[in-house]
Amino acid sequence: MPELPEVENVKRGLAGQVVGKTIVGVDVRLPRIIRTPDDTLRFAAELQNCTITGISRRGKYLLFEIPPYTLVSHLRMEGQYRVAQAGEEELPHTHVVFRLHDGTELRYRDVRQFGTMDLIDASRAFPTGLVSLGPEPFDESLDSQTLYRSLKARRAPIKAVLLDQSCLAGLGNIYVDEALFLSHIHPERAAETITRKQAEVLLVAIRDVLSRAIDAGGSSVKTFVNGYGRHGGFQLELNVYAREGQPCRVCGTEIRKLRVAGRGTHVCPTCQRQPRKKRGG
DNA sequence: CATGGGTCCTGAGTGC
DNA sequence: TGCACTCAGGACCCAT
Repeated sequence: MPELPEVENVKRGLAGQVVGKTIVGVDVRLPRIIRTPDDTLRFAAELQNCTITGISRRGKYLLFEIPPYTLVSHLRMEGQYRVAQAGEEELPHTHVVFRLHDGTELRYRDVRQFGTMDLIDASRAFPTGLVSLGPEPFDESLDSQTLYRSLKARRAPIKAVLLDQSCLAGLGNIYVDEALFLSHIHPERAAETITRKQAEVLLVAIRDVLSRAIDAGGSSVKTFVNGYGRHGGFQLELNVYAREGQPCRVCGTEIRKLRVAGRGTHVCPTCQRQPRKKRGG
């Protein structure tokens, strides 16, 4: 599942392959992927003869700069981009194809069909998820005091709050579990009970795990590949995620899996002390 | 407003 | 072997 490190790697991989190229045609095979505009024929028509001038990332969103538009793309669970020669056989589940002037194609495929694309210009509102996004984890103006105050306002489990993109942008199930492990914080801890010191440790851990994952090319637990179709390597360095039943790399205790905020959640019961149960629990 | 549960979707895994 | 069933989860929608 592409989170910030995976999307960052997709961005870097695609940048060298499609920036500077002009779109000569767009084929939309699965209209549900295109959220904006409603009319997918218009989506294709408006992009025709536009040039991709840059690619950036905000949280888990990929932003293609295609003046006068921005194409906002979210990979959700299993969205993938590939660049191929026109005529080269397509992989299954290819839903959107951008034909480029040099005979290559930018192809979007997505087994689960959860991914979305919004074509935005000055006259259209940005997709809600993008406007309500919290700060980037590596934003220099983000300090632990800001994170502390955000957490203090929420009674939900810390895991649920960290998954909430309006609190902090870019974390998903893998890196939330990993950051909480590194911080010795149990995922069921109510966010409001996190101390200033713990918020400081947590922010360091979030930045540490994300930057190492970016450097390793992201995590390919199931299906992730970057813009060149290559797997990442960070799955080998995970401490808790997808390691149920295996020994903790720090203390040897068996990693356990539980459900928090409706998500599979991995903890070391020794390194991450459980919060005190409520009365009657 | 904050919170939590249901929903979208397909393939992999499980049990009989 | 085959079939029914469960599970995986990011963001959105909706009820409380």
